[in-house]
Amino acid sequence: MHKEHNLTKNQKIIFDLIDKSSQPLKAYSILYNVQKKGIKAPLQVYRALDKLVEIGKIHKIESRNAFIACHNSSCQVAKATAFSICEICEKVTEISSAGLSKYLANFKDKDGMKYSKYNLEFFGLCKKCTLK
Amino acid sequence: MHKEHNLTKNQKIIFDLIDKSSQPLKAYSILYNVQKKGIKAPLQVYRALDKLVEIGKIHKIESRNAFIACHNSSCQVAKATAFSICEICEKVTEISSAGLSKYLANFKDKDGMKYSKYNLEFFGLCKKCTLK
DNA sequence: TACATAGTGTTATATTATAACAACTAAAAA
DNA sequence: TTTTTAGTTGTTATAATATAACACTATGTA
Ligand SMILES: [Zn+2]
Ligand SMILES: [Zn+2]
Ligand SMILES: [Zn+2]
Ligand SMILES: [Zn+2]
Repeated sequence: MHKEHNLTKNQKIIFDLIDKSSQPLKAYSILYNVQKKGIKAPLQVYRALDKLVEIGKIHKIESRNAFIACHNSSCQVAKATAFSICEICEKVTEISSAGLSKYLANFKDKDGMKYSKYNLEFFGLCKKCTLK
Repeated sequence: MHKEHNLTKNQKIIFDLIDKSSQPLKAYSILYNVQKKGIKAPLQVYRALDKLVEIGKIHKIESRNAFIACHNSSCQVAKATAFSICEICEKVTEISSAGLSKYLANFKDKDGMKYSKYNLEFFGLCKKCTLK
C-alpha cells in the first residue's frame, strides 16, 4: 500500500477529482473543475499534480499530457509505470504485471546499465473498440 | 533499412539538423536554428516533425518534448521505440535490443491483448554521470 | 519561542502545439 | 497535354501546456 501522505487541501481536492475519473484528466480540465472549490490558477493545479506524481498517488501519461490515479497498490511508486492506451477511445489502463515489471527492472542495456525507473506506454485498440 | 522517402525541402533541412545533433532537439530550438534557411514559423517545423516521426526518420521523446534521429536501422518504424535517458546530463540513447523488442511485442495484458506499438523510456544515470 | 520546511495565492510569462486559409508543387490520371 | 488530386508551403492568429517570481501562511520541530 502507499505510504500515507497527509494531503493538503489543494492536493486532496485535485486527487479526489482524478481518482473519481474513469479516464486521465488534463491539467486545465482539472482547473475548470475545481474553480468552484477556490483553486483559481494553473500553478495551484500544477503544484498539486507535481506532488501527487512525486508520492505516487497519480501518474502522468506522457504521450497525452494527462494524469491518472494509481490503482496499483504494488506499483513501485512513481518509478516504474506501464499503461495501455486505446488509440480510438483514449481509454487508459495501468498495467500491473509482475512479469513485465520484473523483466524491465532487470533489463540491462548494451553497456550493462540497469534502470530502476521507466515509463512504458502501449498503444492499440481496447476490447470494445476492437469489436467495432 | 528505412524505406526511402523523398524528403521535401523543409523536411530535409529539419531532419539534417536533428540528425547531426548529439542530443534530442526541441521544436522551438529547431526553429531558431533554421530561420536562416527560410523556415520562419512554428507550424513549418511541426509539420516537418510530424512527417518525419510518421515515416520513422525521427522519434519523439515524450517525457522531454524533444526529437531525436533514428539510428536504429532495424527498428520497427515509429512503432516500437525504447530509450534510455540520463536524469543528470539528459543524454538520450535509443535502445536496440532484440530481446526487449521481442518481449514487448509479445507482451499480453490481463485480457490477452497484444500491442504492436509502444514507447518505453528508461531513466537513470549514464556511465559518465555515474562516475561523478 | 525561533527556526526550517512546505504549501498557498497571485500576476505575469514562457513553452509547446494547432486552427484556418490561400497559394503552390509534383505526380498521376484522363 | 490538360486536369485533377494529394500533399506541401507560407502566413497570421490562437490554443494548450507549463513555469518564474514574490509575498505570505501553515505546520512541525528544537
Ligand atoms: Zn501505479
Ligand atoms: Zn477503445
Ligand atoms: Zn528508431
Ligand atoms: Zn549523464
